[in-house]
Amino acid sequence: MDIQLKRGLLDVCVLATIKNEDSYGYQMIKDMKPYLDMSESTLYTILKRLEAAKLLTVRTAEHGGRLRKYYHITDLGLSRIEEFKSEWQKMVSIYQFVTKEDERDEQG
Amino acid sequence: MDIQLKRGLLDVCVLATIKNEDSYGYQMIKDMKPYLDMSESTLYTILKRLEAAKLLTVRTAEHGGRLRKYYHITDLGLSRIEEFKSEWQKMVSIYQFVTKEDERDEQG
DNA sequence: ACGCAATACCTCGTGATATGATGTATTACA
DNA sequence: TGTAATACATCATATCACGAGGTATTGCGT
Repeated sequence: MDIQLKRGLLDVCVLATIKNEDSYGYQMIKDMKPYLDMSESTLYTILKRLEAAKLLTVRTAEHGGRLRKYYHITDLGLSRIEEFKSEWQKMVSIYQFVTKEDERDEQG
Repeated sequence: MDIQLKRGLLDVCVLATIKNEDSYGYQMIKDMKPYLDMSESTLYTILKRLEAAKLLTVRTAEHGGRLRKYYHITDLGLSRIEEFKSEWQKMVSIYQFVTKEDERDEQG
């Protein structure tokens, strides 16, 4: 998928992944894979940024002798998703502008 | 509109603007305005990039004593728009992933 | 004649950010 | 014993949108 197109979805996709249940980096990558392929370095960078912006909080937990950092979405994070939903309408209108056929001699 | 979300649309929106008729920078900004607000520095940067990538060609013409650079979309440019159309499907599926409600106790 | 808006182009520096390369450390399994 | 999987992290690099600022002309009001 085109990198530029991806950019607008990365943050919000990460937030959506933990919307219903807290999760950790390694798992999130697997969950997003069918929709959006994200490298580890990209995800951890994003998680840092979202945490700094208070869109999510983090807690560390041990699991099978291994460290895991569980991320939890905040109210601010949830409202960020809502913002995305309303911006989507603009996206759709731009999509229509881009795919609009020339009216002169097209039929459909 | 969110900058990151915008990024994926800028190039393709510029191409769409000249799809049916050649145009020049100053006019293109006005045409895109209702859909996407783009600054002059952004547009001229993009036009240079699209020309280098052979997605459009340019010809200079005088109009009322003023110089204008008219841009014309190439076949490669048209196929770039077609690419965008197919990538849009992926966008929609990600949108659905992001806006999907928790199935536990929602009714919609 | 003068000033200002509009037209029409351009460059440069900056900040944001996605990603590959690379590193650390543990567990699971063949 | 070694390799894959799990799980985190940093750094350098490349791309790119955009504000600030610049040049030059036309058009219009006063």
